[in-house]
Amino acid sequence: MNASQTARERARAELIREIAEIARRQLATEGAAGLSLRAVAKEMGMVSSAIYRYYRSRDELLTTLIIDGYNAIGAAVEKADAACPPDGYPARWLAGCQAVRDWALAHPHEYALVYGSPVPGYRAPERTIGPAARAAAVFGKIVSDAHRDGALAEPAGGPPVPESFAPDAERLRDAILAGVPGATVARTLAAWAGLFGLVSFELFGQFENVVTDRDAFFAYAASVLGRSVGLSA
Amino acid sequence: MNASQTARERARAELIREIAEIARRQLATEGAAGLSLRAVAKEMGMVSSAIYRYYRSRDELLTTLIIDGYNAIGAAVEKADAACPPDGYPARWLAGCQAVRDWALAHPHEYALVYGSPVPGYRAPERTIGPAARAAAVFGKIVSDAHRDGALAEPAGGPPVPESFAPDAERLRDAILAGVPGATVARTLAAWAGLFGLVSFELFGQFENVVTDRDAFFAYAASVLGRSVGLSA
DNA sequence: TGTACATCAGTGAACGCGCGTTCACTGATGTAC
DNA sequence: TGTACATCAGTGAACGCGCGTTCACTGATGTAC
Repeated sequence: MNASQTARERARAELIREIAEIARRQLATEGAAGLSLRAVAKEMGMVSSAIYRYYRSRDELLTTLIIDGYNAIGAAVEKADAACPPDGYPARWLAGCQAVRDWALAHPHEYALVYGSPVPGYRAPERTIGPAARAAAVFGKIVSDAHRDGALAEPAGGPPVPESFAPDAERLRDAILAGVPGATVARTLAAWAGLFGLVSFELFGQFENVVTDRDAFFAYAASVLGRSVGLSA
Repeated sequence: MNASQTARERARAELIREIAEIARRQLATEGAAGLSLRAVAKEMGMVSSAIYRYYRSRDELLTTLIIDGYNAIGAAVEKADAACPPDGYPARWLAGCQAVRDWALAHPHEYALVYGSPVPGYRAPERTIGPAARAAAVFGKIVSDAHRDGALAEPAGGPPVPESFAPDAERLRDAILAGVPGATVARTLAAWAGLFGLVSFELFGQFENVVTDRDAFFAYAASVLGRSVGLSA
């Protein structure tokens, strides 16, 4: 029967989901290195070998978590952006940055898994690339929207963009930064990296005894990043 | 005898150093999570329990490595800065940034240990704070030197520095940014975090399939950071 | 509708591994008189 | 200078733990005729 076949398949899909969810919860408390198939199995009420019906290996489970992490950040940024008036570009930029930070603070270990030091012995497969770009795409859209509407200050007086960056800029324009000039592409990319520097520093303890009011400082620094791209309030 | 006593003590100090060195080499190939006392002992030609004559625990060894890492980065940045003409502030800034990146590319796992995701189960003790500031102090000196000589453009038109940052700015001024105005302190700190965002992104694979000529892009981005602080060539 | 067969989920034992840390011990090196 | 004693370095065995993965297996669920 088709109906019962899908019943089994649905149960299967549900278990695959549930395993990932438990793994994610375990990741949240133990960190990536402490994630073990055996512990997940125990919490599922299964014997450890049963997990292999659903994931080929520990690495495959990790890959799932990484992809989910990218998607969760991407969704958070999309949502924050969508909640802004579409022509408030600096506000959209700031909201996007804050969404990244809020998500990171709420899910520190997932953030570390995705943007922190690579997990030893794990090599990310190709299929993590797409989801990785999801959050970036939102920032790209904000910048290119601003540019389209003439709301973007062209970077003037800065250092010259290296010629070797031209093909990269072209690729980024095609993907997420439609129509944006090369210097702005380069600055957006640098700001994008800078954003994660801020978040990582805060999360990984480098602001300990340095920055007290981190909400306020982050908002300031994120605005500075927006300005460096050409978005000024 | 005093001479023979110091002989033993010197042998001891030497072994403490040698253990740390082997551990560092192991860290370099395996990563922090793969660092094990047993493996270090084996490479030392000792039995695993003998390590405990020299380090109270694995965590203490880790702490040593972290402190050494901070000091190594600090020394690299100091050296790069010292090699520049003292009044070439943007060049000094760029050289400092490049020293951080070069060191990180040469010692990726040590960099990850120090600036990456925290090692699970490890809590950094207070005595890592001093060495952590060493590299930062160089950048602080570059900025405050430039300010003293009137070579620093005051940030104008950016977002207002949050009031809550004032005490932090005061503390940073006292420590490493003598005389520098609040907005510049805030921007220096943000640029400092941004620098590590760039390096981490490159090292942790986020620039894969995005940036091709990473040397050139980094130099560009580091200059942009310098400009954001007020250093323009 | 009923039966023979195939597919699948989950079990339980095992393999082989490595880990940090403790502890009682043996020798060697240094110290005090 | 010689001897009794204390300190220290390093050993070897053990504790108790957890890990990923394989494999032959038992039942249950679905499928084909």
